Amino acid sequence: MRPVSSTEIQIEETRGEAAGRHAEDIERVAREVFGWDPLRPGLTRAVAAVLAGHDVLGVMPTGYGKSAAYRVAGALLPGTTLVVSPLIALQADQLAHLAETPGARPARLVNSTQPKARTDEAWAMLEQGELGYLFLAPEQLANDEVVARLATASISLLAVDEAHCVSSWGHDFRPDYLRLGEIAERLPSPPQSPQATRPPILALTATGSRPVREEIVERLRMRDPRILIHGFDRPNIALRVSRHADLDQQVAAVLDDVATLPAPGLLYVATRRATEEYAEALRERGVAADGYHGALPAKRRRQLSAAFHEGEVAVMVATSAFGMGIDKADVRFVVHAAAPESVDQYYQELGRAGRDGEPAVAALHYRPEDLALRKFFASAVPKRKDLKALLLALAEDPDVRAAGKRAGLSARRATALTALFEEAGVLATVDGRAVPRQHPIVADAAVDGALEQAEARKRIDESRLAMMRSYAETMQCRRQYLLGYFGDEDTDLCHACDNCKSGAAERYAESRGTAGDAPFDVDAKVRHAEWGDGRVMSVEDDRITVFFESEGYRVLSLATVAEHGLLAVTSRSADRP
DNA sequence: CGAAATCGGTGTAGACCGATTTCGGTGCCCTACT
Repeated sequence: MRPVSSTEIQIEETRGEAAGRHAEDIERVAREVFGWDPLRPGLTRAVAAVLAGHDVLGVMPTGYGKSAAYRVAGALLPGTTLVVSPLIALQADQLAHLAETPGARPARLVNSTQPKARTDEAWAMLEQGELGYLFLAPEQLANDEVVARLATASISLLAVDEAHCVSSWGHDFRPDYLRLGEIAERLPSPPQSPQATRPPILALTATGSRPVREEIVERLRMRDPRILIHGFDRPNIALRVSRHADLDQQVAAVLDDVATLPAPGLLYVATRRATEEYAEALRERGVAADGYHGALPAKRRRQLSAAFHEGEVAVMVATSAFGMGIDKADVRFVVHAAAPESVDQYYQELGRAGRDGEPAVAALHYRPEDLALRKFFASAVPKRKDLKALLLALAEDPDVRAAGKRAGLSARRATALTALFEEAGVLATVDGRAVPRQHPIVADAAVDGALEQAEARKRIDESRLAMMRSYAETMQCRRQYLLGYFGDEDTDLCHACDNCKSGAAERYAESRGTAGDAPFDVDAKVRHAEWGDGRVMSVEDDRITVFFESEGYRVLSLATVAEHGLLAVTSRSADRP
């Protein structure tokens, strides 16, 4: 048994590059241009690896200052750094920071909301080689004209900020995220290393369970990437879960909890309506609360964000729309009025508490019925007739969007469905066009293949939901559970969560013993006769959790596994990512 | 899937109850209309 801690991965993955020949330049630019002294070690390593020409996936929590990685890299590289970021508001913030930094190279945005003259100026500067940074959303890159402009420019680096969006949004909500890997390959050779076929990719995210990391690497088509993982443990956040039998009791408990906890804090709810209802109920109790969700006008959203940052709003009641880009260190609690869709999402949201290192609380109010809404939101399986119509249209015109239009599908839908055919191995996308990978393509079989991919995606979503339920219901130390979910098997009891305080965690640990002689290593690749290939996520005394590529998370009893020989180890190595 | 909203029956006033239907999150882009 060789427990793999995130610290160990970090050292393993970066050996030989940390003190590379660029370290001195990196530290100097960070200090002299941006005033960071010293730059955090994970960031220095990330930039060093990028400068050495590697693709890099940086998994670092909110507040670690991930954006410093591409800012410093962009300052040291000759051409333009392309920054793909999901929200225009975030891009505008980044641009403002760069503009306030006297020694930083010029930065511009390209998007649909700014005046055309601004966009024209950005393109002109790019062509003249005057641009240090260009920010855009992935939807821009889905536009062939944009890619054509970039193809003739001098691009040194493709930075993908909030890279978990590839996995969490790509499949249904914003399918252009799924195209980033293919589009990256259409970018020109970078000026610093003309022998490379495309610029290096620097992907950054705060969500880092192994399946998410693997999906990012695969979808972005990253090549031999360096994986840097930092700062997952948040010992100052006390974790607790309250289980409720009915809705009235749940609502009352949430209100009591939030009204009693020291502000400022965040209350995450599942629906827009609930933001209003909880905010109103809290105001009646004298709490300066307000509601935030994605359907509010942009201006109102900006006002609310600012009011929360400045402390005028003590408690923000929000859907998941409130999150990325929150830069407030003294959030004292993150309370969830209902369970979110996955442990990944939950950890990202609770991580917004206590970034100043002072004590903070992450409380989940849970009722099994909460999961019904999340299940409803899980990926839907597309209609057979839409898949077939798209496939037939693609046979006549390989342009995905044009074919989608002929098949009566929106561009977004066509992109998402094409991705399913790609996953099924039916076709590939090259330069924005679908190219057959099977000869001949048998329509019904191809549609079956795509449907199987969609069903697998749905099973995976539901298994992630099951892991969320398991977190809510576990008797284990909650910190151990969460760090285990992210691949760190080797942690002590936190002595701060509800299960530790009640003694349940200790009893749990005693009854389970340790996995010292477990027959499977964490991270080993295994095969199950029915569920196919998977990877070991965690091993306990009597059970094993495996993430199967087409099933998602499955927890198996080690006794049953041994008795029936259910799992064959196919590779013991903890290879990347 | 579950909660909220709406519908329909009861049985004659207003309201109540069960059955049925509707709705639920995240953001980019682009185009037509004020």
